[in-house]
Amino acid sequence: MLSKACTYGILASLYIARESRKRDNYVPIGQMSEKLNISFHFLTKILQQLTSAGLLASMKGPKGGVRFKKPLHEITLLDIVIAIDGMELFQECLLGLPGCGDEEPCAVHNEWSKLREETYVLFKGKTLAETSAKIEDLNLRFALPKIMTD
Amino acid sequence: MLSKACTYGILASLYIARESRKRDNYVPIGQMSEKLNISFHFLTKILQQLTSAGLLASMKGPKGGVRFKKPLHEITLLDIVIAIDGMELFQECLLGLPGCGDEEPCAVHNEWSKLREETYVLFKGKTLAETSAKIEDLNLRFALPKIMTD
DNA sequence: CTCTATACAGACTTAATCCTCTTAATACTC
DNA sequence: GAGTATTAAGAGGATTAAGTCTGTATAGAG
Ligand code: FES
Ligand code: FES
Repeated sequence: MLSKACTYGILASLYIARESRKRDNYVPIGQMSEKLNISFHFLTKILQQLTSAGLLASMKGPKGGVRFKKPLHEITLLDIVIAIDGMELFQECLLGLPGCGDEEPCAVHNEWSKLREETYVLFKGKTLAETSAKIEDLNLRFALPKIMTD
Repeated sequence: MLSKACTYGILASLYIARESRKRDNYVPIGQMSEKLNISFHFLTKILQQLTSAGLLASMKGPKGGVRFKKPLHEITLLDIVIAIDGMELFQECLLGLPGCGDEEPCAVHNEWSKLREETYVLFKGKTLAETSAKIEDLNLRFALPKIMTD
């Protein structure tokens, strides 16, 4: 469904959102990668995608890190998904046939395009502000488990 | 969403279904791979999965090939998907967190588990008999385009 | 019995994704 | 200005998915 990079990007975004709601600082990637148990270098690359997509602002040096450029209620999970995985997910034929569309549908096009659209709406409806607040209120998890290497 | 092997498996199943409705022969994989423009060897491997899953019966030698063991209205696209890609698709957390379930939900679990279930129902509701008939009636496409190598 | 058409099995290659490492560049602190 | 904490950039390794090839087994046809 989503690439690993994309799920990591979403988890990181939720983390950044949570930190931003506490204090308006740049969030360092090193700290984030420890809390989320995501490889630092990999996470860095993913967040660079969000930066070059214009979603994040980054700052080097001490007290540096990343933060969102727009207010959290104006950014949705869809923005993150599109920045990392692109729009293909919401356009592709379930059976892998080229040129998915109503003109030349496949056997499952009607049903699939509907579900696909609902997935789109699901992501679009999740702002970072709301989602982050919901996580805090209900104490939901959003970090990967620590991997024990013994 | 689905692996390539899985989409090929579905397309091949629809082809076998169509041929079976015409005459009750074994369908040779070579012919199938030409019509669908899928690599013969790759398709062979995929169909072997369906055979060892008990969905297909195969016959070697001239006039050999594969055919479905059960009547077409008793086989659904879900059977194909599960035989090739397994159940993971219908069980995994959208954000990649382990142990998706109502007990320890993530921020999108409610919505996603619903959509996921609908996808399951979509596949489950598509029998080969119906789907194949629909393709014939509406003249829907179900083969990959021929790749020109010039 | 021999020949041919087919599925079966498994090794191998290629390509994509996932992840790591090294070397910059930059901004703050003293 | 020197030192340090951070991101940026890109090379490269590891793992998995996708696809190819070669050979073997088996069933039917003559
Ligand atoms: S053509 Fe297959 S889902 Fe649209
Ligand atoms: S826990 Fe994330 S979708 Fe179920």
